[in-house]
Amino acid sequence: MNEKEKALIEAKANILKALGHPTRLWMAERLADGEKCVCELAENIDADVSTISKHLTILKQAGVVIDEKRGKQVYYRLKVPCILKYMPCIEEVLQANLQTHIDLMKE
Amino acid sequence: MNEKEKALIEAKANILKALGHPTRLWMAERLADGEKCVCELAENIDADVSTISKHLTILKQAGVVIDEKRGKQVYYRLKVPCILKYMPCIEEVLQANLQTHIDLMKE
DNA sequence: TTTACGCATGGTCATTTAGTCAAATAAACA
DNA sequence: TGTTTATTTGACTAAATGACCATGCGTAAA
Repeated sequence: MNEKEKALIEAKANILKALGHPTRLWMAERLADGEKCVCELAENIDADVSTISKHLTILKQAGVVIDEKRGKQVYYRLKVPCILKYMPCIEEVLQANLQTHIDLMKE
Repeated sequence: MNEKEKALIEAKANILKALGHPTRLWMAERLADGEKCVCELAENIDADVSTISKHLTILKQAGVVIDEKRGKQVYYRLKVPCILKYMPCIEEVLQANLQTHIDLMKE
């Protein structure tokens, strides 16, 4: 693996890592139907606003979302919408994992 | 967010998290063209075999890969192949990030 | 021009992660 | 049987992560 390949794989892994946290994944999914301000995203999460804000910063740095300040509020939206197209496959993995458990029980 | 939704989002995030490490993502991509033993996967990675083995355990626990022992060797393969179908979108994010940098330079 | 609001940032702490080395296990071979 | 090979596991350490609280900062309303 040369330097270029290494840099590419690190960049890709970083995006997946950004989505690999329940709070961040949940917020990304929330943004599927349009932009939301931090206060809206914070409504359904049991965590300090500062925590939410830091998670949003991570998503932003990974390039998953972009932000825009309007008045007192900051609005976030998905930068590349296809980011959520993956979820059916993720759910397929969950299904497969479940099946494995069932198979193990049968033995 | 109720308990059920919470559990689901955690399970999904866990899969993304498993792929969110350069070494693990690289190995998963390697497995796209068929199963490989640990020694084959270790060939191109500059890390202790025990480290590789631990990363494979994480991928296995997330349900991304399955393993099978044959003789002295343990072979790993992708459990749900669609897991790599996401990469074009991830690369699209990288492109978009790059474009953002270029735009910033222009200002 | 105070006051209140919405959000980001810095400090701190507990937990998790990723790595290494040494040792254990299990299969194949001499 | 004893040895080598392939892989996993345990002990340990350094670094990263995620959470909270307190504080700062810009904007809008009073």
